[in-house]
Amino acid sequence: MLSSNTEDYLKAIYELLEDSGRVTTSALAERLTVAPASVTEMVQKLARMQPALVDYERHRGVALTEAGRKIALEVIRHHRLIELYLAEALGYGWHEVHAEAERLEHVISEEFEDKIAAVLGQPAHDPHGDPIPTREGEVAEPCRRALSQVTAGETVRVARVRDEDPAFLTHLTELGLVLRAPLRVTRAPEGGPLSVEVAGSTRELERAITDHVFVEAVGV
Amino acid sequence: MLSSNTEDYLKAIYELLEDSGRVTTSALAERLTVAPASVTEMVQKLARMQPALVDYERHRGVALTEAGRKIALEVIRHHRLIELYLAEALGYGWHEVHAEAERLEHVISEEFEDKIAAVLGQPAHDPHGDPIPTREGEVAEPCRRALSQVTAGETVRVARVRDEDPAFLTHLTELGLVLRAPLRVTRAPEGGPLSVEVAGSTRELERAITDHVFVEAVGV
DNA sequence: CTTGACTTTTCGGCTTACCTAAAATATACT
DNA sequence: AGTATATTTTAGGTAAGCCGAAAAGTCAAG
Ligand SMILES: [Mn+2]
Ligand SMILES: [Mn+2]
Ligand SMILES: [Mn+2]
Ligand SMILES: [Mn+2]
Repeated sequence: MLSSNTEDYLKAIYELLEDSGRVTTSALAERLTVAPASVTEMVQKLARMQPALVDYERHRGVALTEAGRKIALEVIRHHRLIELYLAEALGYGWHEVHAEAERLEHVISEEFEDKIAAVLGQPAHDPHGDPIPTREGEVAEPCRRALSQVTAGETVRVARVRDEDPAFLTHLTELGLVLRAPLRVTRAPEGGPLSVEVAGSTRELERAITDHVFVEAVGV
Repeated sequence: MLSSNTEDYLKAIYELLEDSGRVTTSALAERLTVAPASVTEMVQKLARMQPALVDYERHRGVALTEAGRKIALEVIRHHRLIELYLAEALGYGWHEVHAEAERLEHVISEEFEDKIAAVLGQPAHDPHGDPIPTREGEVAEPCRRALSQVTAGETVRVARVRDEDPAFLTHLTELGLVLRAPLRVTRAPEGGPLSVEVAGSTRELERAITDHVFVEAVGV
């Protein structure tokens, strides 16, 4: 069995790969708040494992092998199921679930995973709108259209939000930008803040917010 | 924050102290399945901590200080609340809960503890009849009267069972010796197996069983 | 093509927790 | 009391992860 540590490295690599094709040592170091030297060491170990969990070449960054990806998705499934369970069954707010899931994800059994998935009705998305991988390691595409990219006049719905920062999530709640909330963009000036009609009132939303809220067409 | 490891040492010391006044190095080593040398090292470290978590004198064994006892009870509260939650909310059998709780106990937050305690209605006992310590670190006396000590003719009720061995618990279930099950001892020959009437049928129960099932008077 | 800034890796060291083997201590028995 | 046996402790060593400092490698600007 892999250590919590190893699991967190694989998960971090997966998440960084979502944006870029290859992950750098320094990006990984920052994400995990460890020194770059520590990342190099760990990544070399992951590459030497049987089977190799990452693809690594000196000075070229790192990517996941199929084996590594499988494990990353398993941990992510745990994480997102736990987040949803905490929210649905124990009344956690969406800003509180991440920290708790970050630790629980490494210690639950497959039975626990199955039981909470069953209680939740085999859910497809976590409280932040991220897709929950299946037991078999398949995962749907996350919604990637940022609110900042919406043009004036369009009506959309909140489909996913960045989940790392509790304060950000609390702020979104206050603004009424909760999951599935419908909203209409009334003005979208070049580079400036968007005017958005949400929950009955119109608000100016900074780029710092609209870049981290993802939306889908209302009809879907 | 203390490591899972440290927490398991303190818990093991607490549990061994329940039987004896002082815990030996070898008893701890066996309980934790580590070498005696490892126990000596760890115990010395616990004694050197600020504040000291154990009372230790070379070759004299070990006991908990107030600070150590507090932590042990906190971990045990986690363990027993989690066991009950798994049984009540997720449909685990009483033989499955221990292993899962053994890992979860170290990673849940105080919020999680409070939330499941509330869902369960501030329960007093875990699925094996062990008392659940309060948030404040108080704990009721566990039921200590072994079934093997009951005299012929008495009617009693299962109040607590040893919880370490899943196979033992499965066996108890088959025998109908579940928590709160009423039973009548019909014959109790000196040192021999007890005859016990339980769930409508009479059974011969070996010492290996009756020593690990604890009972209380029915009226209580 | 060289230089300098930046990134990555290597090196030597630290901590925690474990081990085995050897030494020290305690206990039990004659 | 003296000795054998059992327990406990010390000593020396390993493995995972982490660190800072120094060395090596990359790459873009001149
Ligand atoms: Mn984690
Ligand atoms: Mn999430
Ligand atoms: Mn444990
Ligand atoms: Mn129990």
